[in-house]
Amino acid sequence: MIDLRALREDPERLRASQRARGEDEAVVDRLIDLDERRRSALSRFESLRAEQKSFGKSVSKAKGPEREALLARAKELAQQVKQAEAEADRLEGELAELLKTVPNIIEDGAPAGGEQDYVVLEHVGEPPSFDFTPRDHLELGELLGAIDTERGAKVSGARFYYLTGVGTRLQLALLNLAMDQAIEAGFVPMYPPLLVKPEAMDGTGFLGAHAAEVYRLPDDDLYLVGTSEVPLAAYHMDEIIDDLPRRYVAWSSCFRREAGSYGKDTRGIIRVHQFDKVEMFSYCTLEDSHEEHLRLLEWEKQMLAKVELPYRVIDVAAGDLGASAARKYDCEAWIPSQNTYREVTSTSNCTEFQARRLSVRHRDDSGKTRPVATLNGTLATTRWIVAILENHQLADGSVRVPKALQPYLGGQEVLEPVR
RNA sequence: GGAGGGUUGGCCGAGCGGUAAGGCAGCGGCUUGCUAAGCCGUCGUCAGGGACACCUGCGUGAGUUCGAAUCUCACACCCUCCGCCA
Repeated sequence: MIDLRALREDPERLRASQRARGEDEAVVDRLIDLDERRRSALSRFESLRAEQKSFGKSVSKAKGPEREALLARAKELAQQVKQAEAEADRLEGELAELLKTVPNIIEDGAPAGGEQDYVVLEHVGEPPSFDFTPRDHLELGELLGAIDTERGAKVSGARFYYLTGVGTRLQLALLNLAMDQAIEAGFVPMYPPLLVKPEAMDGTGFLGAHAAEVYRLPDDDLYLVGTSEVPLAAYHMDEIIDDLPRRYVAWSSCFRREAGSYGKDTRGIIRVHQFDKVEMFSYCTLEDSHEEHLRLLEWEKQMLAKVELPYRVIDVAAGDLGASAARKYDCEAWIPSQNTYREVTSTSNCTEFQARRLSVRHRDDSGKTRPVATLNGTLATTRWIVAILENHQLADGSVRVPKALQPYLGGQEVLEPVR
């Protein structure tokens, strides 16, 4: 949710942001108009209400015929108050609804445009060159006895899979490595709830354009989280935090319906309904948020270095940010079988957008409460297995284990085919 | 699934139909001194609106009433107990 007061002072800022996102600029004028009408309706109601209250006091003191006269006037007032309140409530509701559709204002410097308009910030590492035809991750996974998508489909349907044997161990190794890195950096480790109430899901900004992506349990009015960003952002809902920054790292499963992605990435475990992820989450001041964002990106790069993957960093374009983010950097690892880079991490600065919706605040130097800034970033996911298997494969279908992962795999240096 | 209790300012908490006690914290001042304590004080404190004087807001929504934190109904959430289940 954006700040209405700030909007009143500088509507041009939101206009520019909407333009860069390729979204409707006219909402700015509609917001301002609604806001003005709401405030005048509220004033009208409040002055009537004040009059009614003081009238009530004189009624309580009056006696006899004087009281009767006052009562008659008070009844009239009561009618007017009721009407004025209804009008103010109506406009308030209308404004709130419109406000919910407005995405965060982008950070200065975020590239304008849509999905294709990202800017590549850097390349790290070299894509491997093979003197044999590289296998894709599913073929490797099957050779190693690491991935079973056939039985995943049998039991749960398309886009489900089993990690088996060394695949399971590899995931545990990867996610533990990520947890350990974050804990060492001072993050508080968390295991969050994965079913959340509507206000948590909505407050995080996932029930807008992305509502179709979210699994919902109608009998219980709960949502399955698509990322632990949701329970981590809602963790301090309705609180005032005074010791900023706060950094949390959570390990969780993530559930996504992948509606509208029919036919995309149907092979293997690139795009699945359920996967595991280690996610960093920071609460800090708005002023610190830009620096914190770069720190999160740095931690992501550290992890990618540990698993020895070649990747590039992109500055995601405004139109592809999602509602909550003001700026987003993705790290994309090289995927040999696809001859392209695919997203393996994503870090967003949501500035005050989520905190305002969730009512997470801190006290500034003057003692006033202000929304905090929230940021998130990926440290590892199931999808990383794809990149690790493919980039570190050898001619015979075995896979070299990156040094940093070896201690987590009982010292194994190479994963060998089981058939 | 059933029964009961609860929801009041940053925190605790009174209020039971007529302007929302009190305490803690906070802030300002003073005193004594020191891993801080005591005293005094007052207006402010959280949110929204505003002519910056004030006003509105007691979980949410309806109702009763001239007037609702207070009475009625519905809903949400939290807690306890019982039942069922892992």
